[in-house]
Amino acid sequence: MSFSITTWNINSVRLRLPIVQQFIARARPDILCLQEIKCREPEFPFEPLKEMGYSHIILHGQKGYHGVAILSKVPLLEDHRQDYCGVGDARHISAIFERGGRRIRLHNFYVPAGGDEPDRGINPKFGHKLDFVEEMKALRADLPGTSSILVGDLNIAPLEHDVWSHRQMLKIVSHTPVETEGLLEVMRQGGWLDLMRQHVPASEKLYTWWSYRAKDWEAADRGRRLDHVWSSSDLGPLLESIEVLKEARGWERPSDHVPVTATFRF
DNA sequence: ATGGTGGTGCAACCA
Repeated sequence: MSFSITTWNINSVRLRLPIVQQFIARARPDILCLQEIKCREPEFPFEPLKEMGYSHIILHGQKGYHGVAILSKVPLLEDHRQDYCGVGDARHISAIFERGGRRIRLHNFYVPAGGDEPDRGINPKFGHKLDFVEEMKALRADLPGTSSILVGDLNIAPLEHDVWSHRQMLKIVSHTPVETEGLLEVMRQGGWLDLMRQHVPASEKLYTWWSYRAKDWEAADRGRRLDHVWSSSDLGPLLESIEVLKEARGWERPSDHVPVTATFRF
């Protein structure tokens, strides 16, 4: 049996409900994790998504900004919303699902983008991002009796070929050394596997986001890998495939991020 | 070096 989990920064779930439905009709993931839903719980379009088979929906919403949701075909247990940095932002939600005799905690993150200036002395948003990443270092992938999967828009492209030009991006927020080293340290300390890079070698370019500001995003192809799928070490051998649906960037009224789907053998 | 586009929700902020 296969089991698939998609992560997608949707940049307003209400505005983009039609392409969420288009994606679901095509990919039919067992679990869909969304970021930047940009609404509170009362405004979330529960009914049309439940009708597509996602009877279990949990979310951490916020008016106008941020917001994360997990839509699932299987029950979600022991849900939790962590307030990173204690600022009241809706940037994390997690829950446990059970599959093939395993208990798996699924974390869905929306890490702060961090503003334009990569200097916490003059840009508090960059400081907030670094503090957020620091706090993520406490996350352990391997817990007694529970496996883990972490997905989301982490707003950092950690490896050289996660950006179109490593050299030209070194002072650009999302690829500065303090961020990329911080994120790699979150992975190392927590015992997390980078499943996208388990599937696609680190020597190949791999992007999940293309700016809205490019004249022709596809021709320029100046992408970044900002969206990630991580797991505890026990799930690594069970990964069947990773699909980055690049064509979704060209859909009607697209998000600037595309869906990333991990399929497991369990 | 600069400005480019798109979201929320009606001005300014965020990405």
